[in-house]
Formats: sequence, structure tokens, C-alpha cells
Amino acid sequence: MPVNTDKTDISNTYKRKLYSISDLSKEFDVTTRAIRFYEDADLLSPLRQGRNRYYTVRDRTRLKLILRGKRLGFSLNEIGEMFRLYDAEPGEVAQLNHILDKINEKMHLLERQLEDVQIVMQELQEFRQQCRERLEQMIADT
Amino acid sequence: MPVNTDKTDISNTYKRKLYSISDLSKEFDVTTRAIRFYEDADLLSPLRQGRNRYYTVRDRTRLKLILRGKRLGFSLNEIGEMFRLYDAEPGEVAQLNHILDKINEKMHLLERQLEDVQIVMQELQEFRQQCRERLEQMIADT
DNA sequence: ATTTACGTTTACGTAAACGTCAATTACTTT
DNA sequence: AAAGTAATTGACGTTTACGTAAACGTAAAT
Repeated sequence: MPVNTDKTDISNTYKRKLYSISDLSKEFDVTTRAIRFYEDADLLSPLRQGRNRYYTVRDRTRLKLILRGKRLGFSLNEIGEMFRLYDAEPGEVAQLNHILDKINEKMHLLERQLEDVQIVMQELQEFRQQCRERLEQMIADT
Repeated sequence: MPVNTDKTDISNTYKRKLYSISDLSKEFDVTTRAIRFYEDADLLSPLRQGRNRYYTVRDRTRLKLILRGKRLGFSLNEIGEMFRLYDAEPGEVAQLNHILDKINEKMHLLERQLEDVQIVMQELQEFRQQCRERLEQMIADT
């Protein structure tokens, strides 16, 4: 589904691996407005052919990560922070330790979230069970 | 820490089980403004002694659920919907089936979220591992 | 008697994350 | 050549979830 007409500079340079904004919009079921907004927030940086945007595989991956982050309740800022950690050139020991601290911080958040999800799932299962029993009862009473 | 002076009508009726707004605020580390906001959104309905609010054990539990829901990225509206499902008097079979459908819907969301959390945790672990190895290397190079 | 602490209502402000136009450009299909 | 389709850049609007400030009430402590 990648855009490719093989006559543009861009698609020769990047070899059949470019997506238009609507390609991504359709694939991930997100509006083009949102995609441009993520660019505004420095989460994406598509190539330009004139005024048009062309997204590389890396952009596509990033978009996937953005949407996953959002499903987990992370703000775009937090997602951006994680991207910057990933991309950082770890020049010094201090820098690396700082990144490690940040990673551990996020891990703790996710551990708590894992707990929360499991708790709510269990509560829902119990509630579902009660509903089913009540339903059985009502049917039996017919 | 519950408010109780044993001379008010309210605390006699509800037997030592009332919390002031600041009790809850402190316990759950949330502002009083937020707590009043949740009331505005029909998620809490504290008792009133004159103009003052007094929260029962049920309110406290609800607040805990609200905050957990928020950590999972649910909107206050979605949280309210779940409360209404819980509180609904299931009069008819159709009604019960509707509730069951809603529960299953939420369960699917949570299953996806569980996946997402696990994926991100694993990615973070790998990234952390890389950072550690790089750190080892830098120290060895000293 | 007055300060302090805690609570209230009312109302306006704000940041995040887009939605929704409107006006324009560019390509391609008829 | 005209019309349609997809993209662009503003720019303003909207919803959610509170923050913040003002002005006031009540009760205990000094």
C-alpha cells in the first residue's frame, strides 16, 4: 500500500518504502489531522516532496508507538520524552545513568498499571459471573 | 482518621464511618477541587451536614475506583458508565444481556491494554539491557 | 475577640488533543 | 478544459479535567 510511482526522487532514494498520510490514516484508523498534530509535537518528521508529506518505515513505527502509548494513557509529551531517550546519543556515563533512571521510572508506572488492569479484569469477571447467575435464575423462573 | 465528634446526627446514623473531604484528599493524594469535580460529574454523592460534605465508606471506595480508572486512561464518563452498570437494577433479561455486552466490551479493552503493557515493558527491558551493556563498556574503557 | 484552619460556592482560566471549517494547490480522470 | 480527488496551511472551536482566585461561613485555638 506504500505510495510509489518510481519517478520521484524521494521514492528512488528510499526504495519503495514510503507512505502517504492517508495510507497511515487508513492503516491505523487515525485522522490526518491527528497525524499532522503529532508532527507539530515533534513526534514525527516525514520527508517532504514539495508540500506533501511522505512517511518512512521509521515514521510508521513511531506512529504505532504513539498510538500504543496513548492507549496506555500516556500524554504526547511523555511519549516524546521516551522517544528522546531512545534517540539520545549516550555520550557520558552520567547521561546513561539518567536514561536508566528514567527507564526504571517508566517501568514502575507500568508495573502499577499491570496491577490495575489485573484488578479491574478480575472485578469485571466477578461481576459478569453474578450477572450470569442472575440471568440463569430469571430464566429458570419462567 | 475519619471525622467523628459523636454529636452530629450524621455520625450517629453512619456510625464512625465518615470522612471529610480533606481526609480523602490526603489519603489518596488528590485535591479537594478534584473530589468536588467528581461529585459534579455524578461519580460521588457525599452526605451533607449543612453545607459540608461527609463521605461514607462507599464514597471512599468509589474514589479509589475513580483513581484506578483514571490511571488506566478511562475518562470520567467511562468510569461513570461502569458505575451505572454496577448500580443498575437488572429488571429484565434484555437489560441484563445489555450489561453483559458492556462488560465484555470493557474486558476486550482491558485485554488489549494488558498486551500493550506487556509489550512496552518488554521493550523497556531490552532497552535497559542495552544501556547497561553500554555502561559496562564505558567503564571497562577507562 | 481575633487569628487559624478548614470548608463552601461561583466563576473564570488553562493545557492537551484534536475537530472543523475555509481557502488554496496539484494531479488525474473524464 | 472541466471536474473530481487528495493534499496543504492557517485559524478558530471544542471537550475534558481540573487549577486558581475571590469572597464568604463556621468552629476551635490563642
